[in-house]
Amino acid sequence: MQISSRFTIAMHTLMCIYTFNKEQKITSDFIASSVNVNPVIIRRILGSLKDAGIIEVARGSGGAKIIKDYATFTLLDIFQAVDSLEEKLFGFHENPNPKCPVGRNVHNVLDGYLTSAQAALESELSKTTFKDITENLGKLI
Amino acid sequence: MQISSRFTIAMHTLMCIYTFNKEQKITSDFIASSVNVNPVIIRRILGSLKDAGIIEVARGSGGAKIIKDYATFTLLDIFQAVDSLEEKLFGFHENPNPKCPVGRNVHNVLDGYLTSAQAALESELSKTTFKDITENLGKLI
DNA sequence: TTTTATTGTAACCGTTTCGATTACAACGCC
DNA sequence: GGCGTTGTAATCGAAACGGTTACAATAAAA
Repeated sequence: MQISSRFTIAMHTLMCIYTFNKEQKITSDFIASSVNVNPVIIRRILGSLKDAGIIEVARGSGGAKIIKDYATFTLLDIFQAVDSLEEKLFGFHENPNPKCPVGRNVHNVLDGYLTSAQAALESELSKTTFKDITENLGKLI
Repeated sequence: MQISSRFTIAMHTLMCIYTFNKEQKITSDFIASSVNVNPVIIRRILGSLKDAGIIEVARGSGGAKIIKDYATFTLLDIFQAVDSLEEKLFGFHENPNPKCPVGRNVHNVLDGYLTSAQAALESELSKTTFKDITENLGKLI
């Protein structure tokens, strides 16, 4: 199964805040029109990014700002902020038969490999800071 | 979102075939009782592994066998056999606004990083052959 | 103070995916 | 022919997602 689009929407959201924050107030409606999804989806993601300490959102008056230094947070931080993958990446069948030698040991055999695979993914995501993203974006617009 | 348990069930299935194939005929019912899921789930996974050329399944008489050399297929092969992740790992919002400079470039900016992250995951999975798994399992049972 | 714009959140919907389950035709062996 | 097994269709309930409506809470402007 695919990882939900919340991650790429969050990236798009942060790129919008970065790009337009000097020109205008960045509301959920504004971001929603760039991402092309419902504003409530954006508000939920803004909430997650806020909880992660990456942005702050002005209630009432409106507008979102990035409060973390661009070089100090990575794609992994953003991913973990919006995707409740605190658990494991790989789902596991719940009740292998303990009376079977294989069922009894399937976790012992596999867990290490699954953990390593997830770590490889996360490590790669953590190599890219949001500053890298802004520089990349700057070349294009 | 989590990757479905099909992958770990497929691993468990192959470990069962490897462990018990000299003692008995390995039917979907037998595997199902070790994994503790419905036999139809196992048959569907056996079908995927068969399509991938990893096993063969005897229709009628019953029984599954591994036909690929243990050292020549990896966790990645098994993963790709059962998880229809031929597409991309990361879902993407479908219609970013082309009139917005960010919406117009979000794919250009992100695709490379997402591809690299997925490649890191797949590369790690491809480092472990099924032979490694059998050796690991052999130490435990 | 009233109005206006915005956020935060609850509630509900339709779609999709997953594993569970039933059912049964196709198949191969005894 | 009888039996056990596979392959597969069909259906189900649960869970996750994005979409959407609605509205109280909030802050600033009028």
